[in-house]
Amino acid sequence: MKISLWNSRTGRKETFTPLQPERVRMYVCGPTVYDRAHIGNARPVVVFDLLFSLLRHQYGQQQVVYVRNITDIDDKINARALELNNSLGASLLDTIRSITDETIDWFHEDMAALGVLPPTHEPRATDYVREMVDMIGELLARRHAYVREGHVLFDTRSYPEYGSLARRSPRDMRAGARVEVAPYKTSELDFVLWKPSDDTLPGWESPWGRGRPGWHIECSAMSSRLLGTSFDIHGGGSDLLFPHHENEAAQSACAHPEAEFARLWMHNGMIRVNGQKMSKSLENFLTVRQLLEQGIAGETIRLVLLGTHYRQQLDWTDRRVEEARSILGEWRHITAGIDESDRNCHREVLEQLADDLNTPGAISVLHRLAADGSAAELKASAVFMGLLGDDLSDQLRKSVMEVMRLRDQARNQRNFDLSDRIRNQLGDVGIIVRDSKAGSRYHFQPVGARDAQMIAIDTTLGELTRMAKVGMQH
RNA sequence: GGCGAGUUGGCGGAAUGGUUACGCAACGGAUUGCAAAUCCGUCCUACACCGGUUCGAAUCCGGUACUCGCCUCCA
Repeated sequence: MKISLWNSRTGRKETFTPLQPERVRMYVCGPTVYDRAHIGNARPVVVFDLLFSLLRHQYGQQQVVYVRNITDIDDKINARALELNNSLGASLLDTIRSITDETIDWFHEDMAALGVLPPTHEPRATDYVREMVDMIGELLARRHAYVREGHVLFDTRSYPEYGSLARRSPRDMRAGARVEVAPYKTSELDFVLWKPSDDTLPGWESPWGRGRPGWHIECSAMSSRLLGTSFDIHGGGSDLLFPHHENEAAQSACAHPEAEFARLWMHNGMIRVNGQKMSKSLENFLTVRQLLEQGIAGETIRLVLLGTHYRQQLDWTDRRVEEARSILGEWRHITAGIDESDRNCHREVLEQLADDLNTPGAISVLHRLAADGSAAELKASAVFMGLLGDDLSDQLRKSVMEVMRLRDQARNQRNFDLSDRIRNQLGDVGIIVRDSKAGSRYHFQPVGARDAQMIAIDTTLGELTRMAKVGMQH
């Protein structure tokens, strides 16, 4: 199967061919860990998770190396640590470590709820400072960087290709720049590779004094260490194209002139909320955790994210969430009790995904499988896309069957008051019961965070069993 | 100001020259202990606007309007 992907560097859809036939290498910019992940952070994670699955399907489970970094050196993290430290009195680095450790745990929890698989490597910037220092040294030696007032800056004028990734010329960019230019920069486009840290900030020793790396060098150092100086795909949000990715590409090209760095660049579109840009001031910043706590299932969030092509801007609305929930409910109903383990993802679904990750197209194939009653194929394909994965444990399933049996008795006795209460309460915790002449059936539908739902189901089943037994005696 | 993306039925959203995609919602009817589902029907021949190419255009070309993103260490 041919895989085509849109390359933002060339502005064209290209047939994907890995540099090494048996080893596909992908790097995606991961989160800066200072707060809960919002749906904008989640989008690239979900999109490239799906691409990861597709590539592994095509090239082999062990043949794809996927690196998604964690930025744990950042001034926002420092600011939060300083704030906390004033009340705790702990050492700054310890505080930073505990903040970032906790935030990383949150991130993993939230992404797992969205059905995201772990990447092959998840490097933390703090573990690669040595590599960054080496790379900065290399750039200085090759005269692509200069030292000024304790800072090391990349000299954009030393690299004529600067701007080629984002396809814009340095001259045009100056016209409307809103940036206040630091006085030590030779050119306003130059950017920091290393900056000095005072005693209130985390720092590492370097030939240029105690300091910390700039953001862009983090990704360059981690990717070249884990993937090599040339690799296949580099992904991230479209807002990173300039300056972050442009700078990464420039640094890497100048430090390793023999290599080509990333061959294919992919950028996902931004998320808006009810037609507005997400921002703290508008109070429309939606975190994955908030949505889960509102009872929106992870797979519902995932389906909303995949319902729009990844390059397109996506407007997050309650209506779309409701639509996704409704679709998943139907698919859950169709696939209840179906064992799909001997099936693979449907060929046409794969073909849609292979066409620059056409997820809306793939979803429409899923709809057709649902309409045709191909339950096992629907489930296998949905699972491939990270949907319909979670199910009840065998133990809970048994308890549900017992309650369903008691409810049948109640219905046979025309005790509709009792049977309706059971149906409603089960429905509240995500066990959806439908009655027909052929008998009653149920299906499981995830609601919010899985752990909380499982506890709620367990409790409700216990209550209903007691209630049914008592109710039946009268 | 520069660069880029986009504008498809009530909503979401595919489809790069030639069959009413598809989904969700809403409304009416059938069915049902009730709910949901199901079935039939309706909104539904939709593609921002103007012009061109073509036997034929949502799709190609030219222009216009509008929306959005980036040019700030934002996913």
